[in-house]
Amino acid sequence: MDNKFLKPYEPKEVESDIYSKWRDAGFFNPDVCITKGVTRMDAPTYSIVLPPPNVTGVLHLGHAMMLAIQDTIVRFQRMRGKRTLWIPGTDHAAIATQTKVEKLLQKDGKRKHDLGREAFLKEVDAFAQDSHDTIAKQISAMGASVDWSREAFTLDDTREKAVHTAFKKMYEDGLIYRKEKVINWDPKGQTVISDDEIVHEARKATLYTFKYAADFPIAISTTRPETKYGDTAVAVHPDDTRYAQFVGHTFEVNFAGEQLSIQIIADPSVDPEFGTGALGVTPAHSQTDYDMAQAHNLPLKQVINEYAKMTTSSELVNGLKVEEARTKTVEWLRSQALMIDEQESDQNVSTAERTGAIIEPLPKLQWFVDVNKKFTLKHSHLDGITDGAQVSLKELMTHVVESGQINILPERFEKTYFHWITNLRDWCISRQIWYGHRIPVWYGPDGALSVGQDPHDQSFVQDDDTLDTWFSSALWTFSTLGWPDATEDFAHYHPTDLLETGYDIIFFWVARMILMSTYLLGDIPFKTIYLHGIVRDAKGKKMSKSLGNAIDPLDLIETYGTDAVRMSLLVGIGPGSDTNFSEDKVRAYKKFANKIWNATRFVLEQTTDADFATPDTLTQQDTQYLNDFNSLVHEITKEIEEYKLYLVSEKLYHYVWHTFADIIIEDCKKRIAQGNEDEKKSARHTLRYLLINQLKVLHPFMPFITEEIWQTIHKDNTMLIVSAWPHA
RNA sequence: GGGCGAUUAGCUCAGUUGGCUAGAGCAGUCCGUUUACACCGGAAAGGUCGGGGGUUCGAGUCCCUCACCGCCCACCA
Repeated sequence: MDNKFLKPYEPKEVESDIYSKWRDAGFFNPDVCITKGVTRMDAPTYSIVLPPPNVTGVLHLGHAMMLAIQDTIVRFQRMRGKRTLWIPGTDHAAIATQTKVEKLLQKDGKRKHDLGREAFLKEVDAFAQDSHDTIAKQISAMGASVDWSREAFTLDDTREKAVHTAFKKMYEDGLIYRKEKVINWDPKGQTVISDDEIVHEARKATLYTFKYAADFPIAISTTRPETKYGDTAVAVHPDDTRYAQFVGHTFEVNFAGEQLSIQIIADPSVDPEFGTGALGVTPAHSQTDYDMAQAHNLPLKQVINEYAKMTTSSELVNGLKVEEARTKTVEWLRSQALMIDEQESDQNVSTAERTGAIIEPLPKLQWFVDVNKKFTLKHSHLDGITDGAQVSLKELMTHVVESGQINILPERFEKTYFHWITNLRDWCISRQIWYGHRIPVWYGPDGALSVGQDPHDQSFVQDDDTLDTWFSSALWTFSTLGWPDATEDFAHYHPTDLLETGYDIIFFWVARMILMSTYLLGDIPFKTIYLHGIVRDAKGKKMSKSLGNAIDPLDLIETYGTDAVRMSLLVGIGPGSDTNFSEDKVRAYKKFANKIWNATRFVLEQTTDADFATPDTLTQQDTQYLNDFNSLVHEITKEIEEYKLYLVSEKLYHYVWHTFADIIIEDCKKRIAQGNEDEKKSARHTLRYLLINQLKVLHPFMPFITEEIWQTIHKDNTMLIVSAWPHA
């Protein structure tokens, strides 16, 4: 027996060496596994992509959990003999990273616009590189057996090619279009954002009821009087007899110095019960009003600019911020005796997820992806959709989940997914920021356009905007495999088997991946979606740097070892459920590692390699032990395939500690001391056999300690990481 | 306004096709320097499984209802 077993297990002393051994042996790369004869060339494949962490800093416990889950599955599949590929990478996270760097520059008194686009982007690249290096270190520390030789970045050249190809195809199919529409403007971030980047906040607001002017016949209600300078109509319900006489008329009124031309229209979307039953229509500054204006051919009148300031001909409010303009307008209405009612009410305000700024709906020229337009899907690998079918993106996204080609775990998120698609509107993909994939459109003289490729012509100018960061990450399952080139990797590994990610990005990312994959490839991006929950602090609060309750996985690893950290993030945490994290749990699994260590010590003291071979006689008791173990293996094999790691990890813990150590070792101890020769042999075999096979089944969960023990026992340079999963 | 999740031991949580005396970690109690392990072993204690009703031979598990907490979605101005 090796003397190291005389001391408690010290993860720190072995982990980084073991990770290097695995990596240097090349076993993270399926090609090497084939070359070295540990995986058959014709073995079934198993592939997953790592959800690329944002290069905005460091990884948190949520990432650690994601890595633990994925690595456990990947190691299991590799041991089962599958041709297993796990591709790592990072995400440029356009807006998040840019904001972060801007803040850092601000500390040095520097500003984005003083630097200029190129110099600023250099700063961002440097930051992203640093961030990437830290992240790569953390991924390794977690023991993740990712194939580093295939590492990707959402903003590198290969991925840019994929983005350009995708954009071009969508443009040619009429699915990407440029149009002036009312969009969600973030006045703080100075960019448009998509519907999904909006967070609704409940606030108190006052609902004002008033008339524009004394000579105007209808009173309206609004929480935003300052937008009324942009009104071009008043809408009432078609059946509302109170206002029927006015419908179709246009009134010229002077509203606090602004000349308004208000047409009275009838629209069924107006609720006659709400307020006065009449709605002032502001097409330029409200999404709903814009839609109504489109339907009624109403003119657009912009009175608020990108800085959320008024641009009207009214002396009263021109140039003021919207909040100040509101106050002024309200005062004016009161003073003119036009105000009829003021009522406190609850209101949901749209704010920008990133900056927290209140969204200002504005008409702007932007790029969109049309989710409803039908197009011809030339080549379909999808069940129930034939080549050449006329479909929309929405239909594709719905179909693949509805038909069961993509399976979501936990199942309840399917409902959430369908609900989102039903309400989905065209996806605004342009952003007024610098960091990211620049829109691949070049404008030439006389309306000439080059889409998807640089014309290399001085008279052409590229679009200033960049793409929503999710546009490039939506291509991740195949852009990482070399698409649009017809690579071997793409042929072998797509569609991927599993997407494991947080439920909080089901819309941002998961749905968009399904959109892109079904459209561009006529295929699903993955077969199963496993959604994990959020790791909160011990009190159930969301971890964040600003709250000071964030835990760095590296600190935990330092104290308790990676295996313990992994187990603490696996045991008992089912898909889709949030977890409150406490260090006690990690401590418990550090003890567990030590228990394995000491059990090993005992077995090694009592047995030799030769005991592994089945002896002539096995006692009935030992046969029972071995049968029990084999049925456990059978059970957990099935459960891992069903992604029930939360159950399996607990069962293994329980078996090792309370069956193997508490019962079997104690029993064998007695028989080795007092039994006859056959009984001794039988007991030794049981111990040796169970030890070796426990190492195997524990390995995906606790890769370091099991590999360390394995290599101590096996002096022949074999590695547990590529040894065969036990047959059950 | 719509949808979803949670409510199990003092604390944090498992318990997925309804089935033996409901489990784990931590905390707490008692005993133990038995040759793998004090990062341990043994023993005991602790739960009307949120309330109420129903289905069933049998319910923590299924159905209805109520309560409280949390999350997501939503263009009632």
